Amino acid sequence: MKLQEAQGQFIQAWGSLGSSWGISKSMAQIHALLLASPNGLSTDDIMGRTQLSRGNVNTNVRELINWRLVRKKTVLGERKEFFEAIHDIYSMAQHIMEERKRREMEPVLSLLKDLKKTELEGKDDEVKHFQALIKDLEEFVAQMENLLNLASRINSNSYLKKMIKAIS
Amino acid sequence: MKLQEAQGQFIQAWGSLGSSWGISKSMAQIHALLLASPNGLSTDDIMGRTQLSRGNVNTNVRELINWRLVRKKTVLGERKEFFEAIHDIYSMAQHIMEERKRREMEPVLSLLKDLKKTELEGKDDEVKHFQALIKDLEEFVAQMENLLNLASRINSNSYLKKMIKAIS
DNA sequence: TTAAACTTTCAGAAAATATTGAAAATATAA
DNA sequence: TTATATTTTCAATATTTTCTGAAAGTTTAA
Repeated sequence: MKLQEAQGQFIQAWGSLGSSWGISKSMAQIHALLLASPNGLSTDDIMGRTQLSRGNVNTNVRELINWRLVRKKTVLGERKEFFEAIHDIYSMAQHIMEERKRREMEPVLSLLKDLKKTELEGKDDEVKHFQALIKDLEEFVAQMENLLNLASRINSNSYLKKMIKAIS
Repeated sequence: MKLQEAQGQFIQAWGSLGSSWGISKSMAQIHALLLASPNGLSTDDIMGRTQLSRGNVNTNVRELINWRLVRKKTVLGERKEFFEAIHDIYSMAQHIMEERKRREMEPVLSLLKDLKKTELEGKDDEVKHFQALIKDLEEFVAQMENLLNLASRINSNSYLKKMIKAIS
């Protein structure tokens, strides 16, 4: 199989995975293409390989930069900008998790915190149940944050890696 | 604050969290309502509290049942069906992770496996780079699966809970 | 049976989201 | 400067996803 064809399959698959995780298909495809490219690509390169419009590529590349998954790269003697993915999968994952935590978890956490300190009027058992739910969710989120911290440190620590395997 | 109002806020917030995680807003809202309700609700109860149509409620409740987040419940002397959420947050999370793994990760994993065993034609360094990417991703996914196994066993094991906190 | 209560389905409508492409803005070289 | 290359913006459009509601289907009670 030609390399290009294999990359194409990967790009498509990554794109559809992206959409089911709430990331736009284009953004995921561009990310996949850059992951698969060792050397940084220009906007036109990306347009050529993904068949997306200039505007779309521009917007999504900048979004990838916001997420810290991609970096601008200047090439000596070239006027164009080139873009290169962060190729280390663990730091990639860490950036994704941090960004989602910031964008999505924090609003929910702050609601939970507010609800927890509010006095509620209603049937006693229903109020109790609701308060228990809030408390359980907060605790769960805290626990998951510990786990994510752990996850982000796995790569640089092969002892951790082994330990997790052992207790899993 | 009235209990109903607090529940309403929770339902809305959960709904919007849901949509950014690739779950339909209605499904997430219904789930939130059932989590907040100690006693199981009928289709009409859910319609009343969420202002969603009968068809929408029916479809999404059945989807929640597929995900094993909700159970049917019959009440003595009542013809209607009632629906009750699984209230244990850790088993809830486990079901969500399993379902997503099955639906989304598996197709990608099987592509990665295929690509790994394919002979690729192309520039040597580009082929090498792509193969390294595939390998890294596979290894990463395996590592995350270990971590998820760990996560799903945290609740019933407070020793694990403490250990993770300690090493995080 | 029949009728009423309840559940399911699904075509079309609506809403949400993503994408295009051309014009405007900006940067660089000559 | 001026011309040219490159990037950015955003209104219009297209696509995808979700939701509605009424009709069809099913179950239960009498």
